[in-house]
Amino acid sequence: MAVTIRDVAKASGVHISTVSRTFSAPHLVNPNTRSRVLAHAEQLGYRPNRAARALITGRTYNIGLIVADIANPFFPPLIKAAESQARKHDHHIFVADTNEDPALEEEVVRALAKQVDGVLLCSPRMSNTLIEQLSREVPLVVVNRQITGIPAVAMDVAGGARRAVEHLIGLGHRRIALVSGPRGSWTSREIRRSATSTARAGNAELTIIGPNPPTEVGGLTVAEDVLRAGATAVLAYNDLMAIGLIEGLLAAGAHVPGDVSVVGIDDIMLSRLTRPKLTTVATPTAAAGRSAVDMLLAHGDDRRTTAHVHLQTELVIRDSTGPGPGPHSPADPGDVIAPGGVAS
Amino acid sequence: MAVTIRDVAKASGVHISTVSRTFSAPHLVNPNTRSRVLAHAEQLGYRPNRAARALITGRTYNIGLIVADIANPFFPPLIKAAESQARKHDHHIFVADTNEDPALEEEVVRALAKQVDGVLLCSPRMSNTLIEQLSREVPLVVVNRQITGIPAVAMDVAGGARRAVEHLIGLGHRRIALVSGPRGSWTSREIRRSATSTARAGNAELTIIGPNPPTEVGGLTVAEDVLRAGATAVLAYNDLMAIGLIEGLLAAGAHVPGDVSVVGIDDIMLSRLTRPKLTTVATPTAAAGRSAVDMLLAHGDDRRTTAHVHLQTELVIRDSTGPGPGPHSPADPGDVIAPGGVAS
DNA sequence: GACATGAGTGCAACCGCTTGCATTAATGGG
DNA sequence: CCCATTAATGCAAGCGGTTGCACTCATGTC
Repeated sequence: MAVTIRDVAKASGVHISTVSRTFSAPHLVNPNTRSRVLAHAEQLGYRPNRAARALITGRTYNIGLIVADIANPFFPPLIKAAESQARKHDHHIFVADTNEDPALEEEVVRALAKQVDGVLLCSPRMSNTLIEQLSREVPLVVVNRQITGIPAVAMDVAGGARRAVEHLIGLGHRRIALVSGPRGSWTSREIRRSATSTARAGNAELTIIGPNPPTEVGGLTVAEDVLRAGATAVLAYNDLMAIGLIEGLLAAGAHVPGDVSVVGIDDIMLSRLTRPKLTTVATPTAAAGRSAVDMLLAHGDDRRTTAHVHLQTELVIRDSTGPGPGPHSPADPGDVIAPGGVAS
Repeated sequence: MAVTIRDVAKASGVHISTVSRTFSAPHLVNPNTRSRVLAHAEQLGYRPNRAARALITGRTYNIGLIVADIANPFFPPLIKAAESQARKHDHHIFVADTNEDPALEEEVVRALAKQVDGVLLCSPRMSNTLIEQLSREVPLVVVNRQITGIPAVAMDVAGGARRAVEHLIGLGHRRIALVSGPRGSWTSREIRRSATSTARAGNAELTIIGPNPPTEVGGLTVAEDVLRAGATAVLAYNDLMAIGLIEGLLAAGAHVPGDVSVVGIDDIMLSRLTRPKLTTVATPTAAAGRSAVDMLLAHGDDRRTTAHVHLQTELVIRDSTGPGPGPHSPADPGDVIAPGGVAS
């Protein structure tokens, strides 16, 4: 049915190997022959069959991209950037959604392994051990994770979380809640680690709530817990949860940022558009997608280039954070200035 | 390197064809042999190479999914649903982003053609003729387009646009603007057609603004045009534009829905979260993704099943639409009731 | 003029797997 | 007990390419 290398060979009166070389090693064929072959190929609409080629070369020109949830607004910009970068290098990209399920991640990597040159594991939920094992079966680049010996693109969420907590403490908040993300998330652990030490250094109390599903609903449902904990400020695992949380807080009668300040992480497009506009830690997702693809493609050539790329994050202050009840906050109208009013 | 059918054959002491049949035609092999082969395969970690298999069977178990812009929030739910449905049938999915570029669409379809069982063209921008031609090279299902002879999943945006315009007219609006989408969009034409006739039937004036890029910025930049046209209500090609438009209107000092009512189309997640919450025509994107995959896979078997699936849409009334200046609207406090106040 | 050289091409094996056909052994009918 | 069936397996060709090797001719060199 489809036109093959043989058809082109017949049409141009050369052996199939010459046609093959015309495409994959042009310098080996006489310019005249080459142009004749190309003309016939063009005219017949010939396109090399990549799968067949891969069978012998081992290069598929495909990349697997595995994410926890396509519909989570964090991922689309990453996928878009990765796809674009991949195509720049003439690669196509498989996308798989694992629904936050570690077992599914493993299964998908294995299923894809044979037909890709490598796999991008974005925010994986599986164990390090398993990832290391898989990386022996297929070249792997992990995004949002750090594992020795495995090429990785990591965003500095720890630094972001630190700045977020410092921001909150600077506003006078002393009781802060951390709404953490899903089990198995490296990012979530980083955030917790960083937020914990920053809070301690700033003499603030940090209540950890979680793990939670990293969705709007996940945020919405912990609103009560946040209030019960008496927190006046919250750092959420991601923007989606922060937005859900704000909804939940409003529903419970708490004002944002009047009663509770909320900071998210990711700076998804949404966050500029909600009311109040979300204060958040911006992560360079598109850059992460591009870098990950670059690493994977570079990695293919010289083995053991297990570089780790680190990308900066940035705290974007908008309208969901405001002064807390601490010593630096303006006194409530009805309040009496307490004697010796300077707390430690 | 990787374990092949030969390794399994050697280990189990049978010919490779028996191993092959164990996986692709189990009923042809003796149960004892089969279980022995399976055991060895399992132990060696054997996985059939799909590309090699495809070479001879012609079935790749891959699907191509082509969208105009992954980052447009309309698409992720569709992609997610399609991917999930595809995997249910043991298929993997290639995702390609064409950046609204018709030429790129063609190129990508051709590039993918050989390694997929079919392609889902979502909201294509190319011409019908070209699509028909491509559908001769690879099985195609189009989403958001109708072409005779080509299987399609179409959402009833025309009906949605009609209900949206009727809603606006019912609120008393008589000068309505239609902010249309990108050139080449079937959806955009459907909306225009439907909105035009509905407006005419309702004695309202419809100003068409566009074509425009279907993005937030696309909406933002037409805010001025909308005001200049003197419209008190707008139907936008999609939610993203509607949201951008609202931003633009607010920036220009116009209140929504006080001065101008805005209706979007799609009901992306965002639309529930902005202020004001967007009135919009909800389109069943996930269902579309699922159906498209189903059609593609069904289509493979019996040729010429060029069914067209139609999916209903629904007008969701939220806070971005309000009474217009028409006869049914409450009089402005400062207004004098005009004599003979009933306009036609 | 003999010979090494290298450019250009053909030949054939092979990548991992499927499948039509041949072969063999076991089964049942007459 | 012989023969026709049938079940199970092996054999080998082939899917669409790539690639090491051998071969054929100009060339250039001495």
